[in-house]
Amino acid sequence: MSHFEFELIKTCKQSGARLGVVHTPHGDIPTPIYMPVGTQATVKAMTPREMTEIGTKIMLSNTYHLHLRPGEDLVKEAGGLHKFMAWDKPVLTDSGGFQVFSLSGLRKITEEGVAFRSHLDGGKRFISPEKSMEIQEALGADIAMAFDVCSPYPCDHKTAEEAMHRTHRWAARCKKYHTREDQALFGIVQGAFYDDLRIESAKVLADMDFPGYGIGGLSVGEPKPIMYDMLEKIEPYMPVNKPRYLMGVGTPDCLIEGVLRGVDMFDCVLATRIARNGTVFTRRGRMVVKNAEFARDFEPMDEGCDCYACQNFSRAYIRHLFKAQEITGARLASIHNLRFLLHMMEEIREAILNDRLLSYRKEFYERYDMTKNF
RNA sequence: GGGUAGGUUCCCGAGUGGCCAAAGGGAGCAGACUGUAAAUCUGCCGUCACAGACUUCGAUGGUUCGAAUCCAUCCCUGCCCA
Repeated sequence: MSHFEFELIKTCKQSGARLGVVHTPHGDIPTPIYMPVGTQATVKAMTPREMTEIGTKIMLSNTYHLHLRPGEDLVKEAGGLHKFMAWDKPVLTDSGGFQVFSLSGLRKITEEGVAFRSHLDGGKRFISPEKSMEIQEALGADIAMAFDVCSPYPCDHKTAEEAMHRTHRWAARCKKYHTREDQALFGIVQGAFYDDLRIESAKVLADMDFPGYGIGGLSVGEPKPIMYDMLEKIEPYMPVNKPRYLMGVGTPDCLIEGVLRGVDMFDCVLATRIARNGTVFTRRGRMVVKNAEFARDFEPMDEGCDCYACQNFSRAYIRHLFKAQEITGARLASIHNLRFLLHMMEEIREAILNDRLLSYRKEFYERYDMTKNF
């Protein structure tokens, strides 16, 4: 099994964006990349076969959720996460740090770790940096994430600073406790929306020499320009030879803007979530395909898309499936939305290779209706 | 033909004198969704010049300050008996 390694292949002469490859024990990942999210060891509504078919290179899963159910012991007994979910390509597990944020009503943070109430049965749980490492090593993903503290938006400077410092201390504990050689551990930059904190966080973590870095605490409700600004602020302090993973981002425009600001990896639940709720990405902007206006529209969802859904089915048909609550509607929309982002990243890599990412961005915005965005 | 139960806003279905434009559900329409407590959640859902007004609860007429609710007649359904 090959070791984890990031290889920077080139930077776009027009934009400075990075093109690279992440080598992992389960295969190579071209970057920039979009990673579909399979929180509970499955991308909702999708099979691994379909994931491969649409061009997925790496999938996410989640420490907190798999810890609660079915439990990392069971996954380990099954032969590890890859085998359990029948996905032999790379996997990244999030640490549970985001659940500390999103399940804020059910937990209490101390220096030692986070006391949770399980959202499933209300039972008491405790996850520390060490525990997160233990769980993630048992799950056996190719990339594990440090257990961090994600602060909300807005957030006062003092609170953000405390969360950041705790994230740093926890990152050190994660690194110290993490042993699995065939699993890369990424640190996570925090610092909310303060230049000084973000820069400090980037520096501190860079000094800790992780094999890769998450950029956390963004896209938590702040305006996009603020997020872009944070990315620009930290970019000079991020190690050049390490992959940078902007956590939780995923609208079409954010992917482009992120890549232009030096991001190599993205993940986002948006694609699959809105798909299940009847909305799809298109080159012209968001389309709520379940809406009445598409009842007699027999065109594919997105003209020019090469996905199975667009190649075979009309908007009218997919709308019908949604109205009839047929599960295939959610599946086809999921296939499309994931393929849309994966395809877009393929185009972005191609554009970088050809030193024309700025041109690509211009072309994107020319046909993309920003009033139909996210 | 006799008896009996009923006819409520798109559908089902509450409501039996004022707090009723009328519960609840469904359907319909729209919105939200960015490291997934989400096949979820929220809003609208008689009409309009809409903090108000107007028209509705099978039809018509009546009682009453006031009716979807009471009375009379008629029309129409379901069930039972002939």
